Amino acid sequence: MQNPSEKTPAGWESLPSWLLTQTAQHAHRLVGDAFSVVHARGYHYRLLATLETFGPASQAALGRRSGIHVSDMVATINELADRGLVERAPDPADRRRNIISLTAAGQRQLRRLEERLAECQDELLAPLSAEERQRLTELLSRLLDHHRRTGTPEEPWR
Amino acid sequence: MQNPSEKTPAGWESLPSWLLTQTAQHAHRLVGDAFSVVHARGYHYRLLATLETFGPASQAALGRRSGIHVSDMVATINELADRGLVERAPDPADRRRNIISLTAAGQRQLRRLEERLAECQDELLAPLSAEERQRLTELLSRLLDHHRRTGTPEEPWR
DNA sequence: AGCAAACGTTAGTAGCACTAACGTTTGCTG
DNA sequence: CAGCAAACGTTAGTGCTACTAACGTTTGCT
Repeated sequence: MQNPSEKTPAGWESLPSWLLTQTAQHAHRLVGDAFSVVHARGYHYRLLATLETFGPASQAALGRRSGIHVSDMVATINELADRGLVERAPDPADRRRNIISLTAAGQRQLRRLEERLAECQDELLAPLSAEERQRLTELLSRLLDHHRRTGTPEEPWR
Repeated sequence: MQNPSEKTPAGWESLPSWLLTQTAQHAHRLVGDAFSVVHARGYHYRLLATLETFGPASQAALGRRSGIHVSDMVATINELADRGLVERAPDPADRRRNIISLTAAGQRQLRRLEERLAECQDELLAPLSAEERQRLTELLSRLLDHHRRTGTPEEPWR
């Protein structure tokens, strides 16, 4: 947010939505900076982590599992495949599909990203005690859970 | 984030940075949707609120106070001025400057946005009790404060 | 007088999320 | 089994927030 040197004590300052989005902005910057030194961004990490967790899969399946939109998945895989971190092979059993799999280099990159990410958590939560961190995590989990449910009715009329 | 129907139980799910950015994403969507029905977005609200709080000012001053980047300020003011919510007049005392001021229509729009925003807070925090909301707000404030300090050293070497 | 700084503006980038449209391939159903 | 709907991958484009770079103008300090 550039340099709000004159501070910004308008009315919205204490609104939860403001606090949330601004703190998230800082978190996003921390993580983004950490990732960028190894030439990665959020989508790269998410895809690599999903691949390691679930194993090779089609682009559509990876999209569902990682929460990355199918159309963004194409570019993400392109970028990772160009650097040999991921492999894209046609599925012999279904010619519509590509099977994406993690390479050894991709796994090493994932390790690096995980390390960076762990450091970021600490930097992010620096001013909080262990109990406070725990509490914050719990509160945020509850919120996220709630909005995931209500936000995705999953065809509730059937 | 589209429809993560297959859920997304990979490793990152419990990381504070993830919880924070995802919850913020939901907050952002809530507010964005609410604002969009009156054809506004975040920057519009922030600028209107800043104008009401501090009164007429130059674009640069508004940028510092609202945290909106000067270059985005131009477009934001253009959009609001086109709809008569804000007025841009040259500063007779300093020909580099424009003086931006809130119109009556702009004030009415601000009222509308504030109402919508208040509703969003409730929707955002729905699953939390009053004490929990209070706690969350406090924790987030502490984080935000910390990162605002450390993120903007304000020429610490002088 | 001269120069650095502030100001407004334009143009462009990045990241994340999402829509729309298209052609191909499957696979269910009538 | 013919036909059609659905799934798949892809391309192109949009929106919002944030930021960088460059430019010409105007100030104001030295």
